[in-house]
Amino acid sequence: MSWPSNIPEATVRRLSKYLAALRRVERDGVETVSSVEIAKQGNANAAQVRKDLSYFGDFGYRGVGYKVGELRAELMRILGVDVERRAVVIGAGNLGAALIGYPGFERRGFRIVGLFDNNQSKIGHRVSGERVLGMAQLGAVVAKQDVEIAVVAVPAVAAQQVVDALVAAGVRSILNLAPIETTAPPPVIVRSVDMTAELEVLAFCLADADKPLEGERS
Amino acid sequence: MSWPSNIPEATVRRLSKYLAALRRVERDGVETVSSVEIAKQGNANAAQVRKDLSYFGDFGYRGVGYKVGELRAELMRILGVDVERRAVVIGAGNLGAALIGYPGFERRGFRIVGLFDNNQSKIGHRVSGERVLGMAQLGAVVAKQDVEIAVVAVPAVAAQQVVDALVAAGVRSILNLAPIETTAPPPVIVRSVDMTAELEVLAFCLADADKPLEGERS
DNA sequence: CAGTGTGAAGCGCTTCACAGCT
DNA sequence: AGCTGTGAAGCGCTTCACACTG
Repeated sequence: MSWPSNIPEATVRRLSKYLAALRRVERDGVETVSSVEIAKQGNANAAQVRKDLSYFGDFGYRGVGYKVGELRAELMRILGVDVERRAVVIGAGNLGAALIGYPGFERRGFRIVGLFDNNQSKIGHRVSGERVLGMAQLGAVVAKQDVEIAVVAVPAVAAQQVVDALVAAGVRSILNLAPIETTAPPPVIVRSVDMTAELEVLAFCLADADKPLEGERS
Repeated sequence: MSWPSNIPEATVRRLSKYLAALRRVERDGVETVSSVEIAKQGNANAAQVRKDLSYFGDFGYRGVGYKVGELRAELMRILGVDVERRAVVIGAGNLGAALIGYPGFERRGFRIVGLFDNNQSKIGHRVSGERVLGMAQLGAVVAKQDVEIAVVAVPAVAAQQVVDALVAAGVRSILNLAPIETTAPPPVIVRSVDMTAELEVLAFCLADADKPLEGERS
């Protein structure tokens, strides 16, 4: 019910991986897994799987392993995806449309209950089947539908003001997909995924491999 | 030209942040910045900015700071975005369309030279203005256009086989957006961005806040 | 035995604090 | 005086190794 509050973020991210792996093997009818097998699926280390799980309780059976369905249920509870979480998407551009059209969110317990944009030419129209609402209606939707999560899919220049609006509307956690750092006052949580940054990390690895060979380039 | 090969990944990701910050202040006409100011933009620590940069050389002027244009150019060189990198996108669904339509990639030196899909009803048609090619043409395009990077935007079940095809085609680094772990043999690099996992981390934080209050829920 | 749970050791990133330039 | 560059200390995550259990 409550666990040491110092859970490493890396651990939580791995729990999500373990959960995905468990859903897969459960679909295949497997009933028991060892930490070694879980580790293989997420290319991690078996000792780490056990240590990660041990933060939250003793879920395994010594000499046997873990019961798939049981551990999956525990992980869902720990990750907080055992209850449906309502989410809104801000930004009805290409990325927003992609998010709305992606079935994986609903499948994992995230129900998208609103798509917002501040572009008058989009408001009222449908994008990926979802009616676009104006930002003026954000507060009402968040309150009425008990929205906890928002996904920000707007251009960098608008990102911070959208985050501010979300905080004002009462959203408690935000996933920012704009390529700029945004901040929100506690207890609101903001996590950012910056795909351009990821590409730059890839480019760094390429450059690292190039440089020793320096001198060509047609 | 060459640097200690043990650069922490976290450092590289921050370099990308610093570069973004430098581009912003350069646009505003600022010519000199201190490590403290760079740190503020990426909510990091000034000592860390200096340590990160010091892996690659001495770019600062003691008592003064860093010259914005100069440091931006150095970071572009270090990150390998001083030369144009050709990329392909696999998957012409909503997400692929969003990637093709996103101007931020070109702006940062990533040129998308091909959009691929294996769905016959899509091949030959245009998505976000780009003609969709069949997977059979992947090898030819990669070779002819010297493609180094691929972005995988296909469903989870297809992700690993797409990665395999990319490796066979000669792509050197892959950004996987499918919500499943994929692997490729060295020296090919795969990085994954899993938005459903990020949402689950957010949900964990929400659950963490909920649990102490347990007992309600209408 | 096979496989979990876990204290302790190992290791790498972060932060500090200050010497060294300009 | 101001700010960089950096050894050294601090700290937290990862890995090891083994006691323990069914």
